[in-house]
Amino acid sequence: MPSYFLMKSEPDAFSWQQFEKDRVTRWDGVRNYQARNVMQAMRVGDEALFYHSNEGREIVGVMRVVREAYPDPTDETGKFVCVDMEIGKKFKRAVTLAEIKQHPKLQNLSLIKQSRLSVMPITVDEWKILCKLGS
DNA sequence: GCCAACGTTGGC
DNA sequence: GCCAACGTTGGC
Repeated sequence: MPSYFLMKSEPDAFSWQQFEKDRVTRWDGVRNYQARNVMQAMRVGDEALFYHSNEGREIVGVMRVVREAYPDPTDETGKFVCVDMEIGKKFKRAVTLAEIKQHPKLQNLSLIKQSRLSVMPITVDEWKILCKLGS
């Protein structure tokens, strides 16, 4: 049984469009301990939703862990880690933050409760609901 | 170890 | 562009 996650990226820094060209990306630059701990729990084959923060504010597709946590080469302090993600299916329609906020079963998402957290676990139920909304 | 100052994220 | 929330830093 894979675990499920949600990861944010500002489209200005790294967008789904860019991801479609790269196919696999190093998810680096995370500088938050809580997010780091979440990334360290990720296993190859786990799945994650790709969320566009700031511009868009919507979930645009899914992706999969292809390399587990290793030291982030962009972090000179050596404290933080990154993972490698491979692009998966694009949502047929993006699921907006506004819509998530209105959904009664999605009120416990860290996306809402902890708006600054950029990498978070989600439950299998939340995963299913979000994927359905995106189909 | 406390806490004020400061920096960052991200929604609006 | 503003600002609330929250994480980090550094003086004491």
